[in-house]
Formats: sequence, C-alpha cells, structure tokens
Amino acid sequence: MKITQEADYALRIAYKLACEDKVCDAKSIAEDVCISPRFALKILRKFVVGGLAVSYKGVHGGYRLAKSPDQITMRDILELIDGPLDISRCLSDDHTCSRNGTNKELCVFHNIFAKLSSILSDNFDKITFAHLIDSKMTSEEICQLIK
Amino acid sequence: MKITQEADYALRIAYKLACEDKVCDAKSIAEDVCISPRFALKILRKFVVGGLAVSYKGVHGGYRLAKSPDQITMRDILELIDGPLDISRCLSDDHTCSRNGTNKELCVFHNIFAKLSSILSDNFDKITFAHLIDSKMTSEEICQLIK
DNA sequence: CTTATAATACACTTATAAGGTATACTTTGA
DNA sequence: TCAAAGTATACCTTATAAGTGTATTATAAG
Repeated sequence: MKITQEADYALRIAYKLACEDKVCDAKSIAEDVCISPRFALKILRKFVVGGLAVSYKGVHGGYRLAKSPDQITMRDILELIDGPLDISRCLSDDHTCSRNGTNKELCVFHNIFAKLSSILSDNFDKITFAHLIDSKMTSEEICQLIK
Repeated sequence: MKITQEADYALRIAYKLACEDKVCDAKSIAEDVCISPRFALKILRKFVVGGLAVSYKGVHGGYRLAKSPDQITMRDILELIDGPLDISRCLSDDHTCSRNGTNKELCVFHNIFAKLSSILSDNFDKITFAHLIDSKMTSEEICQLIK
C-alpha cells in the first residue's frame, strides 16, 4: 500500500528541478536527494523517456524539466515510476477479480477499490510542482487542494 | 501502491465468513477463495490472533467471526494483514522524510501523504461486512458510503 | 582535434518481502 | 482410540524493489 522508494526519490528530484529552473547535472541532484549518482541517472532517464524532462549531454550537460512546474503534477511522477495508482489487482489485471481467471464478474470489492483509487489519482493530479515550490503557499493550503 | 494478495484473500475470507454465519472449516473456505488450505489456515490464524474470528479444534471444528458483520470493517481486515494504510514511508518510519535519517523536519510531501492516507483509512473504515453482504444494497449504494 | 565531462545503453547483482509449504503436534467428537 | 480438525514453528521459493558495473556516445572548451 506504499509508493516505492524510487517514486519517492523521483518526487524529490522533480521538486529540485522545479526549484532550480536551470540545467542540473545528475551528480548534484543525487547529492540533494541523498542517493547514488547512478541511481539518480536511472530515475532521470525515466523522466526523459516520459517527456517530463529534457537532457543535455557533454560538458555542462544535465537535466531540466520539459514543462513548466504548473504543468507537472504529483500524479505524473508517481505513475511514471510506479505505474497506475490502483490499490488492488482487481483493477489492473484484466478485471480478474478472483484468483482463478475464469471468474470475469466483478467482485463485491471491485467498485470500492475503483472509487478509492480514483480519489487518490484525482487528488495527486491536483497538486502541481508550482504549488509545491510556491513560497507563498503553506503546507496547509496545499493540503486544502485535496478533496 | 497496492494492497497485498494476502490482504485481498483475507477480505474474501471475511466476506465468506460473514455470509455463512456458522463454523466453516479452513478447507472449504480455501476452496471458495481458490487458495491452498495451508495458506487459508495461515490467514485465518491472523484473524484469530487479531480477535476477528474464533476457532474450534477437532472434528467439526473451524472458524467463525468473533463479532457481528456490522462491527467488522474493510479497514480492520486490511490493517490486520498489511499493517497501517500509509501510502509513504514518510509517515511510518519515525518521521524520516528524507533518505538520511538526520533530517527530522517534515518534507513538502509529508502532509499530503498523511491526508490522503487518512482519507483511505477513513473510507475503508466506513464499509462494514454487514454492508457488503446486504442483498438489499447495490454496489453503487455501497460506494456512496465513500466520502 | 583532443580531452574532460556528462548522459546513455544494457546487463547484472543484491536485498527484501510476498507468497506459499513442510513437519510435527494438540485438541476434540464419535 | 482414531480421524478430523486447528496450532506452532520453521522453512522454502519467487517476484520485485533497489541499486551497480562497464562500455559507449555526445558535447563544449581548450
């Protein structure tokens, strides 16, 4: 029921890139987030492939966000790393609500899981990195975006 | 971001016990849920230890719920198996919001994770097995309990 | 036009947790 | 007393998360 460590790091990397608004190399990003440079590179590659960041090779190369922070949501990052924000396999695995793949009917829990998953997604989608880096917004104000 | 398979099975076992309202042996429960009898026993043991079911040994033994279905919520089962419904390690691990344990300040994401986790818990807490087995309630009506 | 810097590609390893089993034992009803 | 249940404890297997190694490619600066 937890987001992965990698997705957690990815959020912090995105936050850093949003704050800096300039090309940052993987090494300095890694230091900020307290992970190894290699692992930062791995995550950053996913950003680039997913269209959330652009990369520059060579001397003075690095990464910057591909869009403005108000166009990037927490959901974008979380789904980039962890996939869909589904809380149950009912929802993802081809509607197989029971163990044996034969039962294609929806189980009693299916719609409940679906509704709660979409509440999660929708809320993560409301919070952009523009909100997060906005020094005029308190943590409480950001939380009021939820629900 | 998913509940575990074991928690999923546990929900279905609880549902079955709530429907039956009599002593059921592990083998028949396992058949219903399509898992091995041994694994069903393992999960059922957690029910007993957690006070959600009582067990009877010997011939004609088995399990039944320890409380009435309206006193058992989806949250009870999910937390029994998977632990607290926290969506981030920020929340559980002693408030360590960053990788290095030294930073005890809350990170920008902390309150967001906390709020969404409690939305999840609160909603799972509203849905009892009495609702789920109530033949007069449609799936849509049960979902309206959420939020 | 060479060199240092930084990203890329792809394969690999290691750690952790999920998922599931084995064996021996205890209790109980017929 | 015996077979049908649950109990206890430990173990195994597999999947996934998490992180590394090595070689390659692109680029700016000197």
